[in-house]
Order: sequence, then structure tokens, then C-alpha cells
Amino acid sequence: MKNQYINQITEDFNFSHSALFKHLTPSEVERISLDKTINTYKKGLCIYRQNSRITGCYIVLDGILKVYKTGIDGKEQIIRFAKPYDIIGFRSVLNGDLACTTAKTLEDSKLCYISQESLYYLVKNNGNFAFELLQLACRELGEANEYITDIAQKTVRERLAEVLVHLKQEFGIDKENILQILLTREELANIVGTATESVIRLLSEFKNDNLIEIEGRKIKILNFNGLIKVANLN
Amino acid sequence: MKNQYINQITEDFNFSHSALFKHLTPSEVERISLDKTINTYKKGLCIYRQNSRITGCYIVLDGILKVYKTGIDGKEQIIRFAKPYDIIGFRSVLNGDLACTTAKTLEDSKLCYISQESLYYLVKNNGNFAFELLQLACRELGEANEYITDIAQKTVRERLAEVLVHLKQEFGIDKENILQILLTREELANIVGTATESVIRLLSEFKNDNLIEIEGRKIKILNFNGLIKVANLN
DNA sequence: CGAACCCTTGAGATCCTTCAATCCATGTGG
DNA sequence: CCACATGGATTGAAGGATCTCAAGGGTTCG
Repeated sequence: MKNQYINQITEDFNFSHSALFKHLTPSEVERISLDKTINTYKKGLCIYRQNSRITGCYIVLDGILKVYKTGIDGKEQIIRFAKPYDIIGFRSVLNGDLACTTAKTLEDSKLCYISQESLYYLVKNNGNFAFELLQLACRELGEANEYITDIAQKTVRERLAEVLVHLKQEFGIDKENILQILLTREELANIVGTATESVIRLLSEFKNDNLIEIEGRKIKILNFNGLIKVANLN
Repeated sequence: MKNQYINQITEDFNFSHSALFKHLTPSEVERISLDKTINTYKKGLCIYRQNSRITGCYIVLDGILKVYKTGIDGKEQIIRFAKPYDIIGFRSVLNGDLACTTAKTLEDSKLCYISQESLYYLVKNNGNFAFELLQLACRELGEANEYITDIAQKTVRERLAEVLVHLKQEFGIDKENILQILLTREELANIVGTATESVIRLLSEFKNDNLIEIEGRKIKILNFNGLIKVANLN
């Protein structure tokens, strides 16, 4: 019976592939398997909402989510994406704060819910888990600091090129060099922190410079090093 | 003998006032007291530099530091400040990365150095300490996300007002309503993410609007709620 | 008394946003 | 199958916020 639950999650989620969860003992795996919930979500659904109380966090088993803050007059600022093996919502759970972001699926997705109690249990009882989570938080913090500096100092053009570089690094490209994440122009603008129209104009400049090709939301990377140069990355 | 070391730190630093360190057992206090180093630093000194290897972290006992990243053509972006009871450098220590920021004293300061080994020891052996540190990282992460949204969406005017609000909340004001942190116009610009000249012009607008008074680097807050309104904070 | 720093102000340039109009694809209900 | 609504993409034009450059003034300090 218990094994059945465990199989249900390990089928979708190979713990040993996760830096965070590979330290779990069999009994810990069993424990979280007992109170976890695996659900699938259609594209475009909110998993949790900014300013709502959040009772647990989620591991992404399949799909891609955007995590964003809603700022002045409803404009979204995308803070990060989450893909398989990523964990979302742990920040608010650990702090006991209301969610400071909204998480929404960009594709049909499968998530594993882990309750606040389970997360606390792991953090308190498994030093390695706590350490990995701490490292994760620190890594995200480092990235956030980088982001702040970029937004504060770089031009929109540089930032858009940098975003394309990061998206390639995070989601990869297929054999035709097409970015493996599909975003609307508005979503791109909400990462870069600019207006939709600016993204459109710059993308078409990048196209004229033979850095990329565009077909709807598909972006083909033609000259990665060129993008890096435009982005002013080192 | 050992007690002498312990006194040396507890004299400057009341552990029970620190959310992070109040969980330490006497033997843990003793342990870190044995390998810690307390030093005073003149104003304007670098404690550690971006891209350098960092062998431990620092607790601020006295003084104020700025923590910043150096971006395009040497322009500083101030990420945060540190004041007594704050801890700096733990992010890079825990991740084993090179420092991603530079920390510099804004006043004569006294810091307590804690080695990587001691920090690791505490994280691994004291679940409460690890938990507090995790919470701290999560809190900073939440603030960083907030910051990203602000820089991306707000005008320079709004951001400058917001910075003044935050500085008041973090460092307070004296009986004459003067901000208890002195910054150059350039440093203010490096928090806001703008040009020095813009800060100067906006500060004098705020003065004309009777929100503040300026005398050199002293900023007197005349109308705090007005600043909050300009900052578009709620 | 310079030198070094910081602060201030003006003017022009420019990047970017905003607003408005159009186009296109998709989906839905009659 | 058509008419229409919806959401996204695109383009142009105008305006504005902010930056850059340049010059000058004040203060501190050796």
C-alpha cells in the first residue's frame, strides 16, 4: 500500500536527479509520499496567487510555470520560471508570509504538492536537506542580485538579448535551434521590464542583424555569441 | 581563558538580540568564539571584493556597510546595507562561489569574522540555526524580488522616494527627523539605479514640495506620508 | 594653495513609452 | 459556414523621462 504511493511519485520524479531530494532517507521519502498530492494543471492556471496564504510548496514534475509579481496597475514582472525538478513556493512557506508572487502554468503541467509540515519536518530533521535548500535560496539570491544590477544599469536592448541567452541556457534549443520555451511578446516584456512594443521592435532588429529568426512565438537562435555580445555579457 | 574570548564577543554583541545566533548553545558559542576574529575598520575600507575568494562571513558589531555589485563600466549598484546584528558574506560562503558583491564600510566599523568551517558547523549541527539562516535568505530573496519589480516598473522619482522611505525604516531618524545614514548623491543614485544628476534634481524637487530638507548629506524627513505617496507604496 | 571630491545647473540628445490604428489567427455562437 | 469577439502582433507618430556632457562652485585636507 505504502509502496504504491511511493511509486506514484518516483514514477514521475527521480529523486536522485534532484540535488535537493537526493539526500532523503527511504523513511523520509515514505513520509512525504504519504501526504503529498500530485495533480495535473491545464495551461494558464494559477497554482497560487500573490498575497494569498500558501500551505505548502510544489515540485514541478512536468511542464513550465512562470512566477511573477503584480506591480503598478497590474503589470506583471516575471521573476523566474520553474521547470521539472524545480521547487516553487518554499520561500513563503518557510517565512510564513503571504505569497509574494503568483505562479501560473505556461503549459499543461504536473506538480507535486508538499505540505508545510512535511517541508518543515525535512528541514528540521535532515541537515543535508536543509543545507541544500539553503544553498538553493542563496543561489536564487545571487541571481536576483545579478538581475537587479542588470535592470538598473543595462539598456532594454541589452537586457532583451540577455534574456534570450538565459532562456537558451535554461530551456535549451531543439535541433533547429528553436528555443524550447514559447512566450508571448508581452511575457518577454515582463521579464525584461519594458513595454510590449519595445520587445517587438527590438526582436525585429535582432532579426535584421541575423541574430535570430522569428516565426510566431518560436525564436530560432542564429548567432548565440552575437547575442552575448549585444547583451554585454563579459 | 576560554571565557575571556567569549566575553570579548559578548561584550560587543548580545547574542540573544540576534534572531540568528540566539539559538546557539553555550558550547557552540564557545566554539565560534575560539576561531572568530574581531576587527575594527576605518571608513571606506573594503571587507571583501567581488570575484574574490571569501573564507568566512562577518557579523556587524558596529557601523554601517554598503554591499554592492560593480556593473557596466564600473558603475556600482548597491544591493543592500548592513548594520549591527546583520551578517554579510554568508551567501558566497555557503555556495562556495566567489563573492558576487563588494562590501565596504560607510563608517568606522567593528566586525566579527566567522570562518567557513564554523558557519558550516553551525548549519549542519544546529537545526534551529540552519532554519533561521534559511529564513534570513528567504527574506532577502523576497526583498530582492520586490526590488526587481520596483526597478523594472517604477519611475526614478518613485524609486528615490521609496529609497528614502526604506532608509528611514532601516536606519531611523534622530529627534530632528534627520536620517541616520549619510550617503553621497552618487551612492543614492547607485541604490536607485540612476544618474547622480537625476538624484540631485529630484531631491531638490522633493525639497520644493516640502517633503524633505537637505543640508549637505543630511536629509531631514518633513513629510513621511508624502514620500510614501510619491513612492506609490500601497 | 592646490588637489581631490562632491554638488549643482543647463542644454541637448536619445532611448523608451504611450497612444492609436491595423492586421491576423483563433474560436464561438447563431 | 458566416459574423463577430478576442487576444496577440505590428507599425507609426508624438511626447516625455532620463542620461550624458560640460562647466562651475564649494569644501576638505595635506
